[in-house]
Amino acid sequence: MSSEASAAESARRSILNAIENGVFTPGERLPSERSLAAELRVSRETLRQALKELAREEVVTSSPQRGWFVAVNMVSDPPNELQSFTDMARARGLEPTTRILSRKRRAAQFEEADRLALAPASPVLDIHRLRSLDGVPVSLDRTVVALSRAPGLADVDLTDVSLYQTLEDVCGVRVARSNYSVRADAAEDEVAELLQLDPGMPVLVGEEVTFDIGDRPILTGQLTYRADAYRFEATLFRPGSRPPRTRVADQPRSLTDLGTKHHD
Amino acid sequence: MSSEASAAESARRSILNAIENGVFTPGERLPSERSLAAELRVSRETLRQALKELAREEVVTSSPQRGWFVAVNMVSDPPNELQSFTDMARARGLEPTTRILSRKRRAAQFEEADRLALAPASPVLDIHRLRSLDGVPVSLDRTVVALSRAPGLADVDLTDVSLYQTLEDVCGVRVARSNYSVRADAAEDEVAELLQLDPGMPVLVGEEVTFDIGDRPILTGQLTYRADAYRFEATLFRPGSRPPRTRVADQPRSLTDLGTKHHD
DNA sequence: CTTCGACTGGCCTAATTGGTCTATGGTGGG
DNA sequence: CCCACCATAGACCAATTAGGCCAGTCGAAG
Repeated sequence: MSSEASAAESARRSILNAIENGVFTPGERLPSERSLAAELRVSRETLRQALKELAREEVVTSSPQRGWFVAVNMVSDPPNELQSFTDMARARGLEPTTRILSRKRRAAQFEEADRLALAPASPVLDIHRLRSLDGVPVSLDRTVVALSRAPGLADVDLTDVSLYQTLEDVCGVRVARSNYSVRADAAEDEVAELLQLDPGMPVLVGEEVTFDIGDRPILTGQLTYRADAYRFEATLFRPGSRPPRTRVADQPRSLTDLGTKHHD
Repeated sequence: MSSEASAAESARRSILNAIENGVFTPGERLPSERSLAAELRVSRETLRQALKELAREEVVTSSPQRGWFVAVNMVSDPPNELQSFTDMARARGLEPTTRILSRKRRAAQFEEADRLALAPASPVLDIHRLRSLDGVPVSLDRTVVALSRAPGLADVDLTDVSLYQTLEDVCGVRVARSNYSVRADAAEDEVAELLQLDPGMPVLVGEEVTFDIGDRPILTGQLTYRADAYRFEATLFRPGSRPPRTRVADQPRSLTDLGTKHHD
């Protein structure tokens, strides 16, 4: 018995987490109660209870027949932002293009099923993509999506669209966070050719497992970048010194609160 | 018939068997206690004992009023924790050793002073270290510490000790966070020799700027890892990627505002 | 402008669930 | 014989679920 928390409480935590991590931004309307309940795998009444509690905490407000809204006085400033390739490219003024090298539906391999917490041999969608910026090949992506958690994805054309956006719009799955691990490697022959490198040249290999707001793993991927085209950035925290991410109202409001400072 | 085993124990075995044979898949909800008890021909209380035991073994978890679920064995460990080389090595049961290649006090170069928010030519401590695990060279560290913010550091022997720990114990500086950027590169001749690699082989290069709890930059460093000896891990969060159509104006109006909605 | 239909939150009920407790009975060892 | 131990059967509770119905909102079609 590891849960130890009521369904309503854990739903509340999930929503709060999503807000604090920027999945839902201040002022934004939340998904409808019915779809949110489905995403969090909780009944609608329980979800409403969580929302009512969050409303009492002034984290969200409800507008009858319109929806639930994230309060404007929430600050969401995630330390490490997860940005899709498409978004990243556009933000830099570059034109992202994607060539789909292969795309097939198959059974999950053991390790994939393990990482995605799936039953062995569950159906997954295996996508190979070559991504370019302004026509220059930059990264080779291999993505494995759990089809049981992304219904309808198998029927969508994924050329030049954001996978995250598609997951949200088509499958009703909201990406919340991603566990990333990065290492250096030497380019294999096949990879080198696709990235227009000489074999043996260094590449940056990222491996990810991506979770939805209910903390279910949705996809796992392996991204191979040209070393000269990508850097990975993150902020690490010393245990116990994480910055608080809370409401504006919780920040010091009086000057006397700020008075304790050590100068040197 | 029931040979040697208590009712609870045999019920436990039955359930465990079913899970291992894939009758119940990870994350799936088990049948209700009442129907499971009937199926296994034991009383509900006995069934609960079996389930509690399985919960203790983390095979199964309970969610009150919702059901029992097959545990999903996720290793969702790696948040963005800043761990020193020494700590990391010890946690893995490896013996960390450090060879100091050079260590000198000098004036900060322009770029270093910039990164550390120091006055130009402020005194810094420049340390080159070769770090090994169980005798195998793993990483080449070049660290530049602002001496004005780490008083007393110049007089300490840094062989085989944690720099972070020394900063705290000797200088009273508590490390809080670190901005990291990671890229792949090919090993230069000199680096390759120290890391016992062939020139041109891939290495992982990390660049950091580390801050104390007062958000003052303390040190900046460049860490060069053997590709096969190190992975970088982090958790990324998804920011809101909402199209601009939802904004503050779409928020629920206060009651006094409601009357004006048709007048614009 | 009106109409209409899809969708929303608000509210309600009935049924089911795990959590807890008590009474009962059988079994085997002093 | 009694007693300790175990399993059973049942009852009750609060949390949760699944479902339906309503009135209000919104946007597109007319």
